[in-house]
Amino acid sequence: MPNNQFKRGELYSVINSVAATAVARRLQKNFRNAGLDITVEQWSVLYHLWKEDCLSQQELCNRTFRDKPSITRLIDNLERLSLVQRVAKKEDRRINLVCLTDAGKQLQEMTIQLANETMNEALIGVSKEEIEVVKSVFQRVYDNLI
Amino acid sequence: MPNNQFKRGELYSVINSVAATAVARRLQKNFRNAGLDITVEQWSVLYHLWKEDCLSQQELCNRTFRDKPSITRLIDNLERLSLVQRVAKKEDRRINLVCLTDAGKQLQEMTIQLANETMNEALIGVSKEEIEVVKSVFQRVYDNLI
DNA sequence: TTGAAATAGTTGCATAACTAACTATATGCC
DNA sequence: GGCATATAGTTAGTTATGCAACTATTTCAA
Repeated sequence: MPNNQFKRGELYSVINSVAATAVARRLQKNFRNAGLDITVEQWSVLYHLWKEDCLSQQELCNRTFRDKPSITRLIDNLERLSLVQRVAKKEDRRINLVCLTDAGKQLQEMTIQLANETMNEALIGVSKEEIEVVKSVFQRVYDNLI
Repeated sequence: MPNNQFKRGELYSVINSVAATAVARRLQKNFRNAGLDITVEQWSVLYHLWKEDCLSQQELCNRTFRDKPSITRLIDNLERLSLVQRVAKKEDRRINLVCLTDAGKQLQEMTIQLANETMNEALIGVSKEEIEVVKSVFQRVYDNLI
């Protein structure tokens, strides 16, 4: 490979999820150690429902940046775990509203706590300013590719 | 959710692969448009073999940050595509050396070109300094969780 | 030298992702 | 009203990831 190739691109290997999957893996491990049988992906759906309950699947696609089949199956699994429930919308029967069950609501406090602890572990030695740079870069990268 | 919760943690949703998967998805699309039938994950393995051919599977695990089953299966698929070949190491028969075939070698130039174009698209409006911050933050995050 | 421990790799099972093709319901124009 | 089109969601098939349990080979120490 020519040496002048892929200079900026070494960011690819960085951006491409090494740190991200390390964070996800640690959070998953912390869930497991706490006896919680949910995946980080399921958690990320619940996270948006805790902010606003009874979203449509399409809205969950938008907010979690997932496609429709992915959300269908995540909701399937969350429903099997009795953490959410699909409710057909009266005014438009194409739409499923995804609503938290009591069990789903009860997970919020404990898992947010674990997520905070995980992020604190991950971000040791990282300043607020650096975090802002990362967020801003990622927003631009995302917008560039949308 | 208490409002003071998860303040730093909004980085979670950022770090958690939204920008990263957007990049990967675009690269995958660019491969497909160019008529290349490989996944970005397969490409990331080839990438390390182009730098240094005939690595052991364990070494590929280290360099790509994947676990052994993942590498086993990626190599299975790359072998099925006739892009690499497993060669038992003479001095230590536990070890498979993964070596590029001619077809595998020939993919290098074109795909690196596509990867560069993809990264240039992704990084429009992002400065060298910002890239360095992101890389440095991600390195620290990774080290914190290792 | 032989048997325990370490190392390299594989397999089985579950979850998740993407694409493409599909069903069902709603909208809107003629 | 009726049909084309758009929108919401599901299903099928392939690939990838994580974990746990497994086989094969090597190392090392009693």
